Amino acid sequence: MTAERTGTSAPAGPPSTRLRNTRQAEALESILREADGFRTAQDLFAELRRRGDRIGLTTVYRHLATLAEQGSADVVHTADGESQYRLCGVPAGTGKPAEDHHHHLVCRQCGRSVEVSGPEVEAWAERVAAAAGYTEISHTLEVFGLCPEHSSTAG
Amino acid sequence: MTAERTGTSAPAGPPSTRLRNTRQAEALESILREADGFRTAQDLFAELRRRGDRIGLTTVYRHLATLAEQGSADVVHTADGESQYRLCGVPAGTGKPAEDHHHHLVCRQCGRSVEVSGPEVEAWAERVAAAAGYTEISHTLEVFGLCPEHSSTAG
DNA sequence: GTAGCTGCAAACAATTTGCACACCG
DNA sequence: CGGTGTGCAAATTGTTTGCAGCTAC
Repeated sequence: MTAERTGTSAPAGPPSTRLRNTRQAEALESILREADGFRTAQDLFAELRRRGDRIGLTTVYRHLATLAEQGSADVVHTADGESQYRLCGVPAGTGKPAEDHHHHLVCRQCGRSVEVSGPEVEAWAERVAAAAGYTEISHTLEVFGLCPEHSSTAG
Repeated sequence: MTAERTGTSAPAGPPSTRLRNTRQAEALESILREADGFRTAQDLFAELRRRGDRIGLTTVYRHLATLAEQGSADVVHTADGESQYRLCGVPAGTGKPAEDHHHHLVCRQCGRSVEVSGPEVEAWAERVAAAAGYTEISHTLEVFGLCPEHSSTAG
């Protein structure tokens, strides 16, 4: 599974995403923090370049993959098949990062997202799976909608 | 670059799978019926060819898109980003196709799937969305696991 | 000084599209 | 005979990989 917890007590240090602390890696994490919601790798890359950061698309993809692999970032796939990333763990690391399985409510317009946890959904998935005799259940749930600011209240 | 969608002139016709009854269309539907679970377009295409049917990849994609568009087929996206298709509605069309929103429990091994409906999940999605002030909610839920035949009960 | 990090460009795979022709009706 | 479904191959697009140089440590 993905519940890898090596450190007992999280030090107040920076996230060891990679062995070396490079400017590119920091720039990427920085922009990921600024982003309110999910962004595509291409989008992140473009914005990084716009900010004047010298970084390559390859590096963006590589860091994104690393972040996702270690659970520091969430990945959702749009209907287009594009991968959208977003920092997931708690940056300040005061307590515990998102160790729990949760999902996201993503705005179709701005990509702004809200983390939501649905224990009942998990339970439901387990139940229907068990009813069908399926084991080793995993699920992907993505909720899309329009955030308050982009909701067209006036018809 | 940007996703420019120019094809907006879609003739609003009746829910016909295809205008003409061609051998290729029948072959595709036939193999879709045989398939117990979700299959990728490439896979479907390969099997069609294996059976001796003369059909092009393009045609497979086109029919799959049509079927999905009219709701006769379901589409799920694997983590790889590949699109998997499966006949969803009632083939003979005697009653009514799956007009209701439902999800699938797909086997990781054989792709065999079971249709499941989770009214509570729908309700949950609506609720958390409303709580966050989101509107026009839509969601994608895919449950993966191992079917009874592929479950490794004996460790 | 080394080794991991970076980045350009080519490789890659899935999917779409243009265009000419065959086939359905 | 007409229109459109078909199919090949090229174009597109998002992502990965090879390799040579740079940089952090």
